[in-house]
Amino acid sequence: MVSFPNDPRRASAGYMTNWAARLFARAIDRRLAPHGLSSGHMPVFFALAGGTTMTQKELALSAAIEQPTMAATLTRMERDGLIAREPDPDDRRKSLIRLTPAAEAKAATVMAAAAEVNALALSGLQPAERARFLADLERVVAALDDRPRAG
Amino acid sequence: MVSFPNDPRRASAGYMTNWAARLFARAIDRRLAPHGLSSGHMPVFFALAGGTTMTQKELALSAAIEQPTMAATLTRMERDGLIAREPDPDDRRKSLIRLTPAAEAKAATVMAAAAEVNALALSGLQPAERARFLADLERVVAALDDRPRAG
DNA sequence: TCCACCTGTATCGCATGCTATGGATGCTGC
DNA sequence: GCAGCATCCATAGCATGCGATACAGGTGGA
Repeated sequence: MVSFPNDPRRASAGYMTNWAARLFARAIDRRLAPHGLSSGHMPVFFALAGGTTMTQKELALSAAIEQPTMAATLTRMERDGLIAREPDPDDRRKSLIRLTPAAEAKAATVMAAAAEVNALALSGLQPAERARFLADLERVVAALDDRPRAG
Repeated sequence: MVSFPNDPRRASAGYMTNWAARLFARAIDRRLAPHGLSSGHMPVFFALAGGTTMTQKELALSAAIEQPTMAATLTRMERDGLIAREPDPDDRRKSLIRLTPAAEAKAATVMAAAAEVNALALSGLQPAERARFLADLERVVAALDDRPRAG
């Protein structure tokens, strides 16, 4: 149920987007918490699942978050035995980050939770509308993102 | 510019919504920071501008956030001289919250920032597409929100 | 070589969001 | 009246996100 049918906030894309994002995160967290995982781990799993290694900067770029945010997430994931860092032999500033075997074993669970929540979220839209909605989100991101990113 | 044209994350509504929400918040924060305000203050301003008083619970419901989150936001806003709490004479559990005159004087700035960021975010969409996008966001919220709310 | 600059990471301080819990107050049924 | 329940708020503990800054290591030109 949506609250306050006449609320002017309903006409604000920023408010509705923020609300939707919090609901996404809660839905993900509820599914992943029993496995000791949370929504913030997801971009790391998507980037590294299958044995890929990346530097912290590459992970931050891939998740479109700032470097200190990714550093904190990786610190927690390392504490919880989900990732390991090894020094890059070619550049002592860098660490190469990979999922631990324990995390690799949970990767399918993470992917399934993402798919399930996405399907639930879009269940009120027809397939063509879903693609359109994603395309609209991309245009919104493009309009607000002032940082040029490599393709 | 959107990164990673072939990235499977681009097909995830949850990822794109989270990204868009962070970009919205950053855009708002950059405009409001010079005035000592931030994105978290916005739902309080929208609810109370014009002299309205509300309890903390009503504010949390109006913003669709949990009560402890609203409590923390109000603590900071009180610290910064933006709101004042007065005891409800009819129910000693409640406080009635209102904007201070200093905050009322900034309300127009908050509304202008919201309008400007919304306009920027939707600048890549035609007017009809904007309404459609907002309607889609409402359906996503309705699909994910498991808490019934009064209309 | 060495200095100046660039890059990658760590760290601080803070805001915003959540769940879980507890305490004070109000209400209802007996 | 009061015992039990409901409601409102405060607080603890944590995760996720930001900007600002410090510093180690790499790089390139004089």
